Amino acid sequence: MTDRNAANTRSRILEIAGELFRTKGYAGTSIADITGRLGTSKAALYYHFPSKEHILDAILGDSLAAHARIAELADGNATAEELLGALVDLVAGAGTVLAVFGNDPSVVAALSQRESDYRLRDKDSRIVAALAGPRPTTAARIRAQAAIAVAKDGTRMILAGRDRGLRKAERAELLAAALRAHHGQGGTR
Amino acid sequence: MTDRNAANTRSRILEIAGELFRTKGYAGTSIADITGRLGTSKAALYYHFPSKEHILDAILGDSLAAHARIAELADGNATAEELLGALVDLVAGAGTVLAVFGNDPSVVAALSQRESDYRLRDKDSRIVAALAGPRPTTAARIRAQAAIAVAKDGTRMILAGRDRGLRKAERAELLAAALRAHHGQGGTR
DNA sequence: GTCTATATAAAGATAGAC
DNA sequence: GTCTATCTTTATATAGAC
Repeated sequence: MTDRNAANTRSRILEIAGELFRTKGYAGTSIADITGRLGTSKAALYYHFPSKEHILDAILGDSLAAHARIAELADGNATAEELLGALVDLVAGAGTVLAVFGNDPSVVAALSQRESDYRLRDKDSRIVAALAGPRPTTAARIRAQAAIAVAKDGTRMILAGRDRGLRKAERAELLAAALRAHHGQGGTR
Repeated sequence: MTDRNAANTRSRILEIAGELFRTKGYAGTSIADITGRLGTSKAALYYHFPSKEHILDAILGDSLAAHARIAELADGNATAEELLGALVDLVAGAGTVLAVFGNDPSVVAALSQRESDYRLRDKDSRIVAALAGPRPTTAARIRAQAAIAVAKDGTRMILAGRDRGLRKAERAELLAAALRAHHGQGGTR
């Protein structure tokens, strides 16, 4: 039983690579690291993926698309509550991989080196702009960043090292905290 | 003029390495990358540091010490305001390097691989515990994480790509946002 | 304190057999 | 679809001259 149908080898690679990228970083993980856990040779892996970067792409694909959708939402007329709720859902859902990997500088460098408009920082700043409003005061910008920090990093921290996703009550609590951070006594938007 | 007194070569290495670690990641940065900017040979760098890991240590030294002090503060009887304010000051001050590098999985892996009690996650959880209180409800834990997210990641985001530190008013705004995130309508602690 | 040259290991990736 | 073997490049690090 040296193999298990093997059509799923590809998905096993993605699973193992994702785990290793998360714990050792993208640049810090070698192909040999992956195949070591996979139990195959390196050549076998290269049958499924043409390069290490293609593995990263396959892992990040859905997340990047979801991230882009949020940025578009920010460009529209969404309220702060809609936007922050969408951010929480992003991190708790399709974007959770990116929320984690987006902190890895070697991932960011790999993405931004390519012509593709994977401009993470750029998309993030559109969200800030939507929350802070046009020509924001310093205080408004800080409150916007604070709210985003709750929605993104707060959610990520809550989910860290867990199997299941966010429960409804947890989502509500996170969103409420983000909204409190966003509205000063004076309130914005 | 092939050299400039050269007693400061060491500090130039730290400066350049810090910049590169930040943008390409620790694992993603090679000694050749560093000496490429430094304008010397690789051997010259190894005169100043015995290994790449020693460079990382030199960069992180102060930050790690500051981080440890915060964890001790959390174990004491500090109020939420004192603790969150200390966190903001940490990220804005001595700990800013760690706040940035602590997101790099290859840095975390390098640190935690060593016996030394650089247990970052562990120290972080002591801060959460201090803010959430003993036997916290789910909601209390989430509010604590949210407040920490503001103090750490919010502050980091505000400082990203900037020279100067936090102004007094900015610090106050961040702390206020963190406290709002922490206190539900009901309040804690 | 910096150099050239090199040792040694590990990286990403491929060739060709099965 | 996976293997062994290997190529090529790059990595960390050292030796020894100046």
